[in-house]
Amino acid sequence: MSKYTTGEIAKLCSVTVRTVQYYDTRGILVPSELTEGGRRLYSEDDLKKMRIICFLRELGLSIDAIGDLLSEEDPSSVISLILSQQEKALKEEIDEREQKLKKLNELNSGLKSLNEISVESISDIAYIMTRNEELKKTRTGLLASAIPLSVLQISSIILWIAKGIWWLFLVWAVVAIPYGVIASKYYYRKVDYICPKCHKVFKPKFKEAFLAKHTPATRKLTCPSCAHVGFCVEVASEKEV
Amino acid sequence: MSKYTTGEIAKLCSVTVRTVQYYDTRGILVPSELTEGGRRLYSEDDLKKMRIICFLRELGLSIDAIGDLLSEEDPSSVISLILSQQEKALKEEIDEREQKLKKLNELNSGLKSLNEISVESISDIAYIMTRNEELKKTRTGLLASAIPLSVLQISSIILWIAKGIWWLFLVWAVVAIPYGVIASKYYYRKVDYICPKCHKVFKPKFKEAFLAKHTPATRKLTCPSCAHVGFCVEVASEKEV
DNA sequence: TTGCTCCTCACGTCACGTGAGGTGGC
DNA sequence: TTGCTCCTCACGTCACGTGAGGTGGC
Repeated sequence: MSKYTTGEIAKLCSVTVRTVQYYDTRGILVPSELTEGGRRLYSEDDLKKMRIICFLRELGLSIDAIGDLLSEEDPSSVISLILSQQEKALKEEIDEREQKLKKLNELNSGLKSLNEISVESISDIAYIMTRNEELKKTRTGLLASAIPLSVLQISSIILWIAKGIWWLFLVWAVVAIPYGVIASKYYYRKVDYICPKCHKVFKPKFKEAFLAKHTPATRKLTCPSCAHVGFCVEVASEKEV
Repeated sequence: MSKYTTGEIAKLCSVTVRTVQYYDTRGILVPSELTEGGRRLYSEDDLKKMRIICFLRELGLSIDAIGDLLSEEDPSSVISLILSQQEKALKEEIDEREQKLKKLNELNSGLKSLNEISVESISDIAYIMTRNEELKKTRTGLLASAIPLSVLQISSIILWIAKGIWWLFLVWAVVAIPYGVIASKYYYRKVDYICPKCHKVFKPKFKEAFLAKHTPATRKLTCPSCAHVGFCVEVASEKEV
């Protein structure tokens, strides 16, 4: 029966000598023999056990879990239990990192839309991100409410062209104008803007907001705090006015 | 200007007091004031900074990385660099865990195919898994080599039935029989079996293997080491005989 | 005797958590 | 004065890595 030293076991299992020694102190791979000088000697069975330990470590099992698994006399039930626990843990870790990645990407795309990046702009984006969900809800709600009107508009135009019925278009116009006013006021109440310079959150006058140049997510406004004029990012307002 | 104590900052940012103190010792959030009694006092700006720190920690950034990011005077270039590094790190961590998960699933399905689970059976499966790639290659290679013969077989049958041309089927038979023999011998040389009882890897006699009952991955054989008779899992042999 | 390997402390990693024992501030 | 909060050590977590200083075994 051949015997292996610490270094031989380490090489055969592609780990360091320290790792082999560590597994001894942790009690999961105690050498079956010691020389008079106090050196560890491992048997063929020890090598096999070490190979199992390394394999389980490659699956991410902790030293303690491996210890539990190896010390069990009747392992059939415990093995599948421990493995399914590990499966669950891995899935959770993946999930967690994917959420972080998603947040990171949101932050990145947020920073890209800004023309100057500063540390404060990170907190702006962070603030925008937390309120983003609500803003999306407001926007899709508004879009959904506009669908019947759009249907009316299109069908009235078709009827006018195809059959010469013009009064339905008049009905649409009569309904659409007050709808536009109400929707604008509603949206105005629901959103605030962040000044890109002093990072204050503010609500502009309705008239200024209504007439301002804008992109899908920003609007060119004057900051009431620092008087800076520029494109301000839209966020859901925390409380309605 | 309102001042916050350690506990207030902790509560406002949903962390423990220890965490706030720790960020002080690490130098990323030093309180802007101390009382005569040595208590930390944080300003409004400190609170904002703490909020940024917590947000970056939620993305998984290390304390050091956050320190680098916050101490930079011109952060625009460094911010995107650090964030892209973090993105890469997260992707790698996800990848690593997904590979572990894949291995775990392989192990699980391997264990399910065994009727008795023991610690040794883990090392059997681990061994099978490392050699699995090669076995798959051997099998698909063999299947690919059989395609022309199958085409010949089907077309010869069709011709026989449809046009009464029988000699093509004879050609197929003459070619197919030696092919069968050669393929079996070739496959025999490429695979070994693991005894489910003593876990030895062995190669049975050709005749026994050829005639044995089998499933897609196992074959009922007699172990030459322990004389156990049972279904043995097929693995790619390490070296050909 | 000379290398090489191995041995045991003991400390470092990472971001805190957990007491212990003491104290400021209302 | 009594709670409550805060303070600073100092050690623990996890799986080792990294010297330091000494030594076994060929």
